[in-house]
Amino acid sequence: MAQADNETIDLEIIVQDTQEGKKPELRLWLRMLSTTKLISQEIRRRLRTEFGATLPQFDLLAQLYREKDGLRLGELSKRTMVTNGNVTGLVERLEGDGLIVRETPHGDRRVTVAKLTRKGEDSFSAMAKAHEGWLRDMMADVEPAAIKVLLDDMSLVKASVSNHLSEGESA
Amino acid sequence: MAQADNETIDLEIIVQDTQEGKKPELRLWLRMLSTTKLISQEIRRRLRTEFGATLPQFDLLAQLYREKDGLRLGELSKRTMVTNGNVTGLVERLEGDGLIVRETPHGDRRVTVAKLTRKGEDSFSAMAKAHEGWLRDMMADVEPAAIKVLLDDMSLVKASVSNHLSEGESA
DNA sequence: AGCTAACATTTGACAACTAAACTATCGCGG
DNA sequence: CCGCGATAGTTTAGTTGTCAAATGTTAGCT
Repeated sequence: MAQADNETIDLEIIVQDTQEGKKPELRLWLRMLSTTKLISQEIRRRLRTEFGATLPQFDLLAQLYREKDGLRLGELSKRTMVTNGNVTGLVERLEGDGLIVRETPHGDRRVTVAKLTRKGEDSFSAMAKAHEGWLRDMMADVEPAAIKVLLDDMSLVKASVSNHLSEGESA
Repeated sequence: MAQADNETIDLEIIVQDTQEGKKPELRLWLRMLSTTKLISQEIRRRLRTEFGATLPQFDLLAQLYREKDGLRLGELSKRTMVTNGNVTGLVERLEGDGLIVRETPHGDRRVTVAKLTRKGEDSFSAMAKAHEGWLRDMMADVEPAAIKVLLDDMSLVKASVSNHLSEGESA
């Protein structure tokens, strides 16, 4: 089939990853990136069509779901790895949808705490259940042993990267 | 001084990944996602401060660098996993910066081919060199053996995901 | 030729995202 | 108390990203 299809991103080659003589670190990065993009796009598409939600919204809700007392926006920013400014907009939209509420504690008027509403909890738990299933399906062909290895090795990568971020970090 | 800058994303906990009783597939996904975000942010920051470029621009240039004859926008879209509409804007900006040029072949006026300019080649090769070094640095603590394993297992994941995308895929 | 289906890219409306500037508070030392 | 420097969030400007619909173009059919 010489189909040119469009959508559906052709599975064959998708994205570079040109083996060539590149350094292993670079190849690993390209592979991680394309794999992650592929999964993200699929999850995004399903969240959108099945729940009318976006991935970052889902991520944010997930954090609040586990902290029934709510979280300050700064904390949400760190946990979701999203910048402060972005959290503001994200929270605004979710509040508009009635999934969360914002409130300022009495002690310190600088802070804003976001917390799930009843509706938010219900919505999220439905999404979470589906989400977990999608992941299992997508990784169905990967053996449990390989997943375990990946889990550990990925931690090594994350730790190494964390230790070599540009200046600053602090000690 | 006063840095604070940014902070730096605290290395300790960074992002969820709450081990808890979650399914391995889900944990792996969360870990891949946070690790990828971490690396992307670092590369983005460096590309910006050292070269005034963005990551998607770098990706796009990388594709053109290997195809001296240029690529059609649709092909670029597939390879970079970026939507068509987005490629249009990306190409416009890069053309504005003088790194690439757009031209329409005589045979078929529906298509637009983007190709690197001399300046684009020079810029990209400098960035690519630095980029490779950043990756090596970031992954410095990961043993070559682990990288090799990751490379292979990641392929398995990618293949599995590709085979289980929602409807449609080909046949 | 005239029609229509398939293609390639652009446009438009939004959400997400970053970095940097700005606003409002809090808290501590003088 | 007052002021000054941290903190917490919001705003602003601009890029990236998605999808869906619109524009042009080409090619096949009759």
